[in-house]
Amino acid sequence: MPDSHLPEIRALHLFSDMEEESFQRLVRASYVQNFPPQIELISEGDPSDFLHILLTGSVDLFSTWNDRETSMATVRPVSTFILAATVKDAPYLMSARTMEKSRIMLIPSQDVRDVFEMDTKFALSIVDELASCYRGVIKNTKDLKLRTSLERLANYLLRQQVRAGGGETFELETEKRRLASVLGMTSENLSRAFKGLKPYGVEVKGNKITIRDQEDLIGFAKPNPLIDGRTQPSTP
Amino acid sequence: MPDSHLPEIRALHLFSDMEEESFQRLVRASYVQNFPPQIELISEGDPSDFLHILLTGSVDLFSTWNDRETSMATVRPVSTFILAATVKDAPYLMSARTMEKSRIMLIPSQDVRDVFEMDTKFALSIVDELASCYRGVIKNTKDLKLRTSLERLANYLLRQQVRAGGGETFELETEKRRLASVLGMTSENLSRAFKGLKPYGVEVKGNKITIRDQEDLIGFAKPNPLIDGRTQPSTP
DNA sequence: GCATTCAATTGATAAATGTCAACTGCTCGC
DNA sequence: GCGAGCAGTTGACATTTATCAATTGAATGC
Repeated sequence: MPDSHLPEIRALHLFSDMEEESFQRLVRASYVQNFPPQIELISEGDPSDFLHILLTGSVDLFSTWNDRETSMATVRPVSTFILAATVKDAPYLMSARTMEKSRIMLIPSQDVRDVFEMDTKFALSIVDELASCYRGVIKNTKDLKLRTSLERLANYLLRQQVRAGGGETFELETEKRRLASVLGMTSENLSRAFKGLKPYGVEVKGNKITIRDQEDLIGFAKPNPLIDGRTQPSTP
Repeated sequence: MPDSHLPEIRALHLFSDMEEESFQRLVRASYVQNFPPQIELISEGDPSDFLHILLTGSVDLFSTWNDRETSMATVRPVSTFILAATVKDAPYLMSARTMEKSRIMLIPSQDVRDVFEMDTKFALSIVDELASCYRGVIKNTKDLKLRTSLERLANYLLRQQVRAGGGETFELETEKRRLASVLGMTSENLSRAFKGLKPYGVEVKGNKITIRDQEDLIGFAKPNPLIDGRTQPSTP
């Protein structure tokens, strides 16, 4: 199923090195679909039938237990998600829902597994991708276990500032309640945490954040490349 | 460097499928070393020069930030650790120290990377291993974000019971303060958490645990295969 | 056997975080 | 323009967790 996003997909580092023939096989087997907002694409526990590639829109990966829910990550275009479940042929550990209208490419997991057994370069890309993802989750665990929620927020803001170009003022690209969940706290606590960062020069107006004194905030947040370092790969 | 542990290493699923020639190359390049207890083998941030394989003893993987420290995992024989850093040729995200006298095999990371580019079966095993590890960390994140410390302890005990053979009484194979750190809490809190599980039939005597009424504890802990499911691979 | 040492426990207290309810303020549709 | 709906905020309070200090208890060395 051809799609105008093909060059972009081919450029993902997961696919950029593979043989053209293998890539074509994946593309032929796949299909592309549009989803409305708030659709649950995947439920944890389901068999992993497809590797998903988000072409446009955004997707929330979340997990539930005992009537509680937590947001694990946000997927943004163009990137793949649930790669690990696909290669293991194991049930999804996370659920996924569209946050907005989204266009998604679905590649049958069996084809992915078949191809990576034949195409060494593809296998190597998968190794690289999985290793990146693993390291990303380890960093997240360190963030959760070693920092208070105030510290997590401070470091999040500094990372976000960089991603947004480094200007004094930038936008959160996430709803605050989702951000709270990602950071492992409640909305109420996040709201108070923003207040708690005011002494360090953080000003909040809607989803616009201004960091008046970056040095000061860094002094509090103590960012560390082994936790906050940029390794934002596509999420498997 | 030949070693009596070679058959065991060969049997690790990371190495079991690879070509004999590739395996021999790794073995020739590697060396085996004994370490006393409490030796820091690896410091986070260091370049990842070697893939480590724990032959005997035990190793604690931990991380630090801002004078705080947390235990991320315990490695037990025979298994590899810090595979992800090795394949990415990136700095270690965790430190490692021996908990007791340990025998460790070290394979130069460069050789691992060279071999996995040539030996497809080895590459596929690495994919499998990394995917397992990734899923393991995701489960851990869900445990941390969705459960209170009392719930984490309850589920830990149930998992441990299974690993120990399923009997009513079994032993913790971890020092309590390390267990506390692994579960993301303080020693004091762990001590009180054990008390908090008494109403559910948990009895503690030193490092011997007895679960009088498993049904009752399960009712409280609500274990879930997507969090507690057995996927204990060697830790990369 | 006894003193030393250190993990583990306990109590008292403080800090962090969650819960519940009420309220604010904005957006969106009519 | 107005009101419904909803994310976000605030306050009061409860719960969870950490901290600090003191004590217990078990293992170890001499």
